[in-house]
Order: sequence, then C-alpha cells, then structure tokens
Amino acid sequence: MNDVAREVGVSAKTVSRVVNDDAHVSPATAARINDAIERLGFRRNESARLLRQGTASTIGLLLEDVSDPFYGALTRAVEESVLAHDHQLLVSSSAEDAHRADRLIAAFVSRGVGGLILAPATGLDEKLLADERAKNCPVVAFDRPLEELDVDTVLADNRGGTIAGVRHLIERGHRRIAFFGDADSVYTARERRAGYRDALADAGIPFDPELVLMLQPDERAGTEALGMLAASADPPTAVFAGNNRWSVQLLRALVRHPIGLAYVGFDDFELADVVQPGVTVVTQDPAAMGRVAADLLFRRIDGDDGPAQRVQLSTALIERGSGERLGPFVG
Amino acid sequence: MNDVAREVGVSAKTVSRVVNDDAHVSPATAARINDAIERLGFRRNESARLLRQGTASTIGLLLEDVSDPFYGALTRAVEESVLAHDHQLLVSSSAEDAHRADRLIAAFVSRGVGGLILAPATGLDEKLLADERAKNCPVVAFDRPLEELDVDTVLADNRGGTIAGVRHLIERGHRRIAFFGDADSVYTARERRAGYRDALADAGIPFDPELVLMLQPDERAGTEALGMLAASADPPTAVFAGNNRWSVQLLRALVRHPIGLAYVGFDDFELADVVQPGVTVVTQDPAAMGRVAADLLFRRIDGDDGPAQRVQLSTALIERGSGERLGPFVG
DNA sequence: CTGTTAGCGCTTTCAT
DNA sequence: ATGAAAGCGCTAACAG
Repeated sequence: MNDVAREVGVSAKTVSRVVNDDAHVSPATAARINDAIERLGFRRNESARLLRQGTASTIGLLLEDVSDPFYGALTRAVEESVLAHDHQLLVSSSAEDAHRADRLIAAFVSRGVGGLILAPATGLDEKLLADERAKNCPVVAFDRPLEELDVDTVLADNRGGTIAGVRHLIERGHRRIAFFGDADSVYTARERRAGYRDALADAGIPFDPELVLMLQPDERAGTEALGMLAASADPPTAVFAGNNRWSVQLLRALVRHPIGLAYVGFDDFELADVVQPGVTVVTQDPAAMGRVAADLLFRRIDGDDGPAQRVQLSTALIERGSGERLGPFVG
Repeated sequence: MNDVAREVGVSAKTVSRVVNDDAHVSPATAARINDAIERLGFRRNESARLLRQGTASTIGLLLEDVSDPFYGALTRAVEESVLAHDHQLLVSSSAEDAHRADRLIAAFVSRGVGGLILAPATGLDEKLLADERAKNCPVVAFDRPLEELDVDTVLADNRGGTIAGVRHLIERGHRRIAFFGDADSVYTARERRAGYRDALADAGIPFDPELVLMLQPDERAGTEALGMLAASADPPTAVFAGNNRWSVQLLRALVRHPIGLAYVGFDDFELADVVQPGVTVVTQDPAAMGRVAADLLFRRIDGDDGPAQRVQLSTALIERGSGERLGPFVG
C-alpha cells in the first residue's frame, strides 16, 4: 500500500480510502490510485486489516458433516451469499462431537471471523458461544435452535412437515405406522417424532411406542428393526423415515428383504424419483436454509441489532407412489 | 498475551515462547504461564501472528462444487487432515468458471493461506498460481493436472478405470458401446474418452465418433441423445457413463424411457446398489484423494522441497448387474 | 479532500 | 533462560 502511495505521491491513508470505497476522495486522485493499484498488482493484505479492525471478512460455517448431501447443498448456498458479500468461508464439520464443535468455534474466533453460522451440535457449550457473540461476532443457528442463547435461527417446519407426511399415509388407510428417527438427543428427531404423534392424535389413532425407533441410521439396524416389527403381533403397514439417511437405509433394507410396507421420508434424496416405486417425501430446502442463514448473518454484520429472528421454512410433500400402496418394494 | 505476562510477571516474549513450545523456557515459569493462560482463558490471536509471520495456519480448498457428492467426500477427508494439523479450511467452489477461480485464489492468498489444494478449473490463470507458489505458498492439484506448472498432483486412474469398465461390457458381447462424457474441455472427460478408445482398440472394435457424446450432464440432453442413438442405423447395445452426474442422469433417462441397454458408469453414487438392476461402476476414492492431497501439502508446508510428486490412485470395478444384461431398465 | 500519528497483538532480532 | 525494542500492513482518530 505504501508502494502505491509513493508511486502516486499521496499518503497511504488516501490509498486506503480508495481501496475501501470511501467517498471523500477526489475522482482524479482516485483514478490515479486505481491505476497504480492495477499496475503494481496491489492487493490489500487482509491479515493487517483484520488485525487493525479486529474482524475479518471471513465467515465460519460449522456443520455436522460436509459430505452429507443436505449440508453440501446448504454449504454451497451459504458460499454463494458469502462470495456476493466479498467474504470467504471457513468450513468445519463437528461430526456430532460437542467437544470438537467447541474447539472449532474457538479456532474460528481466534481467526477473527466476522460471523458464525452453525448447526448446533448436541451438548455444545453455549457459554462459549455467548462470549463470542458478546465480542461482536454475530451468530446464526440453523437446522436446530440453541437452547439458552437467543440468536437468529432458521428452522424447517419439522413438525408440520411430518404431520403432512404421516397424514398422507393415514389418508391411504394406514393405522399402524412405524417411525424411524435419529437419536433422541437430536432436536429435529424429537420435533419430527412430535409431529408423528400429533398426526396420529388428530386421526384418533393410538400412539404405540413400540412403533417408534430412535437410532443412528444404519442398514443393519434398519433391517433388524423392520424384521422385528414385521414379526410382531400387530405389525405396521407403513413406515415414516425421519430423515434423509434413514430414508436411504430403509430403502436399502426394504429392497434386500422385501416386506409389504408403504413408505414416506422426511427430506428428499437423489434418485428418490428413480427407484420403483418412487419414494414419497417431505422436502425441505437446504439451499434456502443456507441463503436465509447467510442473509440474517450479513444483516447483523451490517449493524442490525434488532431482536433475534426465528425463521421457519415450509416443507412440501412430493408424492411419488411409495405412500400409495401396500406391497413389496422392488427397488 | 500482555495480560498473561503481567499476571505471571514475565515479558510477553516469554509467554510467546511457551505458546509456541519453544524449548528455552524453564519448566517452572512455563508451568506458571500455562496456568495463567488457563485461568485467563487466553487464546492466541491468529491474525496478529499471521501479520507478523506472513502465513496463516489456514489451507485453501478450491473445488468445482461442494454440493457434488464427489467433492463433498473429498472435502471431508481434507478437513480431517487439516484439523489434525491444527489448521483451518477455507472452502470455495469455482463453479467451473476460470475467472471466478482466479478471484478465489487471490482471495485465499490475501488471507495468507499457508497452502492451496485445488481442482484446476479449465482456463485457470496458471501464472497467478505460479506467483503464489513462488511466495512460498505450496500448491497441490487434484482430479486434474495443471498444464504448465509443475506441482504435486493427485489423479485417479481415469484411463485404466475406463478401460476396465468398457472391457467389462465388451466381454459380455457388446460391440456397439456409447460413451457419455463431460465437456471436451474437462481433463478427466478427455482421459476417460481415451480409455474408451483404448479398450475398443484392444478388442479390435472400430471407433465410431457417432457413439461419443461430450456434453454437460443433463437429463433432457441424455434422453434426447439416447433416443437418437436408439433410432440410428446401427444402435448401441451398451452405454458407458463418463462420470457420476452422467450415471445418474442416464439412469433417470433410461428409467423413464426404457431402452434395452447395458450400462456401466465411472464413479460410484448413492443407491447404485439399490436400483434394479444394480449399476456396475468403476469406483474412485474421493476420500483417499483428499487425504493424499492434504498429506502432500503438509509435507511441503513442513519444508520438503523435493521434486513435484504425481500420485495416481487406482480404481476398482464393482459389478452389480447392469453390465451383464440386455433388456430394459426398470429402475 | 488529504495527511499525520499511533497502535492492533504478535514475533523477530539482538541483548542480557 | 529471559527481556526490550522494533515492526508486520493496515486503518481510526484527529488534524488541516
């Protein structure tokens, strides 16, 4: 920057003003400075800027697992927004490990991120996060809310979406519907299970805890559970998969060991439209979730200090056939 | 850091030494300093460190699209390695736009990344990259090589994998085999097409350019192309999909408009084992590619300045049935 | 509209 | 084994 200043014959501060689009520079000098910047190939040293300002044009994104398609799509959407704001994105996967999540947040902050977008891992240390936010580092939660900290939050309509999906099965005559959800510790799993109970209650169908399985999605566990359900005294005629991973694993189990079951899943997945029958799903929109989260964050970065917002994104039922019928899946 | 120094009654420099595991500190003072660090919750300000040292404990990862499952898996693997080295990961998608890629690289560098891992976008400005590397910022290319710059590179065995896949079809009696590849400008697409030609030549089957389609993967384009091929004078009896995206799009097209075609794809995809018949694929290992790329990079960061390495990762044929037969796909 | 001065928090260099 | 001083490149605060 000093080189540019010397070249043009002005002070470094003036160059700084031009680089930062400060209005108080005469067009003529600004032009000469821009010219010199071009000629010398000058690029602002972000680290020095960061040190001075205390906050970098970098956003930290903390999610469960980048390789999960839900988070992949979300990451891409956040990235587009971040790029549009001339920022960069630090990405880390918590792998559902609260301690690791704490470490990663600390690492983000020690690098001076200007804001944090995160899917709160269960057991996350919210005090740590509260400290950061106090240091003027805005925080946006997505997919799950924080429990104590009141921050901007983007959630899918987990309960409503599940109600719609389960109702779809009920309307087709099913009264024994199994529910496969993620571990009980996961917010979305609990919400969706609640939606499942609501839908049953609305229809006057008794709730049977035997039909509810809250487990890590896994083909073997799914196969075993389906086998036990099928062999029970009053077996289910339909299944609701509480997430993307369960949808895929149950599909796999149902294809390998066909049992006549109708089937609806929460969250869409690739090839859900291609298997036979197509899998009816309740879709959420991960890209929209990422976009909204980024928008909320940049609003804070731009100085908005209004009350924390809570955005709920609607879901949609896509009927593809798997909820319509009784009979073995052929995959 | 000054706070810690004052608390203990030493100079900031001594604290710095402790934080950096410098040997020349008496165990006693080190212990007292570590104690104070703990008590005060001190964390080193990476930006100041960066400004002074000129290079951050941050790695830049530039890929085509994080939401593509291939890159998602790779990103996750790189992330694990980066975390193990106490670094952080900046991730950006070039979206196959060379100009955007140039911008992103500049942004990485202005943030002082300690190294760069990238899938070179076609038309990338290699001079820019050469400058950065000269500034002691090591570069590793994956998936595609750089053309002019001699850097550490990790590639899949595109040619050999394709030969194995096409040979699989030939061994099952196919002599008219179509090839769907990405745009001609993409290195992997060209390599795989070359493998396709090699496999045909080995078997004494004439090469027919009419059977080769180099296009952006897209369901409609796939359907049209398949329709034209089916209606031609000497239609193919089998298809080789040159990548993950084509595999999925062709599968979709073949399910909606069944034509009797055997089918093998390059790169695995979720549910390839579930559709009927299962899709035979040539797998590459994106996680291994990420791991190897990160290893190469950290070796450079740790000071290795030996000649550039070129690692080729082997592929494997997974037979699932789609290459065995002639007859309509039922999905 | 432009310049001067000072300092962000750390590490390098050179003393002690 | 420890400390003092200087400075990385930029921008905030205050002139002029």
